[in-house]
Amino acid sequence: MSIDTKIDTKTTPRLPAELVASNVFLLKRLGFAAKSRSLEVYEQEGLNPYHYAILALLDEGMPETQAAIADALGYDRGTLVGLLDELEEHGLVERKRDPDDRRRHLVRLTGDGKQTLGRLRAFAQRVEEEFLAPLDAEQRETLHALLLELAAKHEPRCAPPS
Amino acid sequence: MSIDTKIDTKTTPRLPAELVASNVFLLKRLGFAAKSRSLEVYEQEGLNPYHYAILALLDEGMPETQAAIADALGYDRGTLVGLLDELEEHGLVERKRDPDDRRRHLVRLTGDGKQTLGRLRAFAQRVEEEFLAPLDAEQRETLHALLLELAAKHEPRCAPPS
DNA sequence: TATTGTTATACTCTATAACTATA
DNA sequence: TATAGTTATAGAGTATAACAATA
Repeated sequence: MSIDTKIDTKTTPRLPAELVASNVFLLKRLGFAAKSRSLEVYEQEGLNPYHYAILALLDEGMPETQAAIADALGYDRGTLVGLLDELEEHGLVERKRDPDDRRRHLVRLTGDGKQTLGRLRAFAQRVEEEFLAPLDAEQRETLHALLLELAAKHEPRCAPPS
Repeated sequence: MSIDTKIDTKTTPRLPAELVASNVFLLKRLGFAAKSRSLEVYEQEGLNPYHYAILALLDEGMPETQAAIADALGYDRGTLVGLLDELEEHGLVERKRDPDDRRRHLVRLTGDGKQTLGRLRAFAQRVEEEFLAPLDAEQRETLHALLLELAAKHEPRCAPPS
């Protein structure tokens, strides 16, 4: 072993090669970094990525029940209550009883909610652009196709509507 | 809107299309799934992926100080204390005072530690194989190259020793 | 005065299970 | 009896800062 390599490894603390060689390890680290960066950005609106996911879901169709929202996004139902409370405080969603089944709440976007969703979409694009900056358009497509294949197995909610 | 599409979206709760279209979103979800699965598997040895990373680092070279370990792996120094306590209780590592600087602890693998590291490597390979099952060897290489490019920016510790 | 390892603290996240009101 | 939403609680995970020993 030469002195040079010794100095290199001393000055630049480096992760073990066997970890860097692992796709699973890199996915964990990058996923964590992505989450952390997303939280930071959405906080400008006093919101977080979970709020964004809820607004995006509501924007896709008709009012949903809380159970349907939780199932679609993979959230715990107890957690969802708090997230909806926050969205309601901001005036971004409304809850009203389902007249057909008074146990249920129907949740829908307000006008303010739709506007805020637009801003959150811009945030999402900014994070996407910033995080994927090292890759060109073709590489991003390749990555997306590979991640989708993995997600089909590990996140069935991502599967296309058969 | 046809009745058929309505039924589809009702029966299969699905994530909003704009989220599924996002690389950042998929990285977050897959990273979380990978972490969760890893924790599950390493628990068979009463350990976790953080322990594995420490053992792998120690196996690469000479004894390291706790600060060097924390910096290399990106762990908080306070957190590392607890992890090393656990490894020491299992008899997998030893701490001894650095005679040159009695503030420091030099940490090194024991024989048992080396053996256990071998088993953890097998676990890691099993998780890798299971998690990446949907991809063939070439796709895994492609994915790895792309993730490495992202990691160079977001996880500098992954960078090759220039 | 600064640094190493340690400890204590508090804050976040998550999971669970009770509780209510309706069915 | 079962379900939708709510609330409370405890557990793990993480970050912060105070602390003792040593430099």
